[in-house]
Amino acid sequence: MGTTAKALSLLDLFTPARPSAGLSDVARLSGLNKATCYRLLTELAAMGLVEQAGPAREYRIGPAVLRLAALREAAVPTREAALPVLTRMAEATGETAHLSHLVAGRLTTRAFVYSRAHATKVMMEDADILPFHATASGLSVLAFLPDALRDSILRHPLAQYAQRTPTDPAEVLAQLDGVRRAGLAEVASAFEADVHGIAAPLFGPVGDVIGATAIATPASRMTPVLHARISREVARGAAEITAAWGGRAPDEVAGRWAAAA
Amino acid sequence: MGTTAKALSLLDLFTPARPSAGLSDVARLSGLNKATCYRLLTELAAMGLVEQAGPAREYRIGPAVLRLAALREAAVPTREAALPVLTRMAEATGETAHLSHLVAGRLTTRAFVYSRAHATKVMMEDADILPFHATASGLSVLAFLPDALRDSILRHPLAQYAQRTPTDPAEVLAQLDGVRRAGLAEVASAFEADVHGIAAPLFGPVGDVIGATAIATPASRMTPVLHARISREVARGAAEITAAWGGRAPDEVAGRWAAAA
DNA sequence: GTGGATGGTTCATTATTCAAACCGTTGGTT
DNA sequence: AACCAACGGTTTGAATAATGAACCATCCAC
Repeated sequence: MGTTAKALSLLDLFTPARPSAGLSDVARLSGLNKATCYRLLTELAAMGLVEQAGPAREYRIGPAVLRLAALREAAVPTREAALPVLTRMAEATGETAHLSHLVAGRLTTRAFVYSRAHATKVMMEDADILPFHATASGLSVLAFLPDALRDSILRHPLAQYAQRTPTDPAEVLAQLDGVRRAGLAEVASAFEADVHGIAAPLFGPVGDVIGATAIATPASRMTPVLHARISREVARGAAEITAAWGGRAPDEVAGRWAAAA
Repeated sequence: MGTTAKALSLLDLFTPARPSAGLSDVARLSGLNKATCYRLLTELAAMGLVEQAGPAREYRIGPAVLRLAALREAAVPTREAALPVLTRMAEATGETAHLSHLVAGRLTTRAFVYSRAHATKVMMEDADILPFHATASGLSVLAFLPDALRDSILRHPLAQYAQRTPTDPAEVLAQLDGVRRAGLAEVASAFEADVHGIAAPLFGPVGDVIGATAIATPASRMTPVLHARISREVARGAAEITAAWGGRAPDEVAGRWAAAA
């Protein structure tokens, strides 16, 4: 791993759950030497990618990323293009629709839309990193990933989040054939207890998987009727977002989605 | 300059006017060796900070910045805090209000709000980098910058953007005393022809200047009455945004602003 | 005041970056 | 069709930078 990759990997330590961290934390979490972290953070700070705040001089993401993100959305309005579709998905089902994006081997929450149909709903957080093995979005991505990438992901230990999280790679792999056939993935109570998710992959220009869209429902509300409606909406939404992003789903998947919708 | 700084400096080559660039462009613009650029870009791409797109394989800002920006706004909602103030400034004056942020020695457009009062208005672009010597925002920042930083900025050649752009550092310096006294800066037809700008600096927790807010007007519309109204609104807006961001203006400036508003 | 944590610094060893040249392709000119 | 220039990408020994273990100084709980 080059120096630049090390520096950038420090940025990935910051999450909604841990928005800031001290020097020693960074060193521990990254596995890098403290002196190295110090220098890398100092350089990142000089460019505004991180900044030090508060009396504890903790590091957090800096303001320079705002400029970069504005540039990115202006050049490639992925979020803007997807939001109307997510909104329709949420409204048609009365549940929470969301979208995640595969970036640098991580599945990142990019957008979500709530429905106001029910007093209870599944809450989401922006910029969260989703586990592949415990979410419907993750499974739908995993199913269409090149073998080498999928293997390298499943080689890492699979964290247990809820009672029904599959922690055995074989157990995960066994589900993927079904996902490939249906173009949809489904998971219940694997990441968050009592949350039921149905997801579909999103594809890039050459049929490569680049993310997923999903609808999340409190498990108690799931019925066969709702299940059918959600499956239909997810298939339709995934087809539309893939198209809006200039992507192209593999013919087999496109056919399944068309049949479902 | 360390390796990390070099890699990150490549990100600054991308602007609204040049959202993507090829390898050779990057090498030329950055002044770095082509092989070095290649390796740096490859590492940046592996982390999703840049990506290659299109048949020409040009590089552009990648999707990873969206996650970082979402994290940043969640932790430090600068934009969200400033927008209501900008909106009021735009409505009270009928002109374009905007906000720029000093990051890593660069003044970056962070937000703007148009008014619908007139058919003509000054248009802005997000993520633009503003020249210090040719904009009211730039002058208001320059006036309150530590001497060393100001000198290092004025040491670079001052580009000519319009007829009345001051290109002599002495000419710029001569204006700064007035800016410091008033807590406001004013510039006409220096960056864009026929645009008149009035700006005020924004301050951080220890009275350090961290940006500026401004109102931009088509020069043809400027009158003494409008000038007075804009000055009042800018002073009030700057005080409010500084406060909302947890900053503290130097006593002298705070006094001037209070008197103006 | 002592122990243990913190942020920050030093310096010989080691790995990376540099510049310049070289491939194979692409797109436009003659 | 032959040519040329520019492109993205890759290779080389010589120059330059990053690295990590140990080391300070400071803070804070006990």
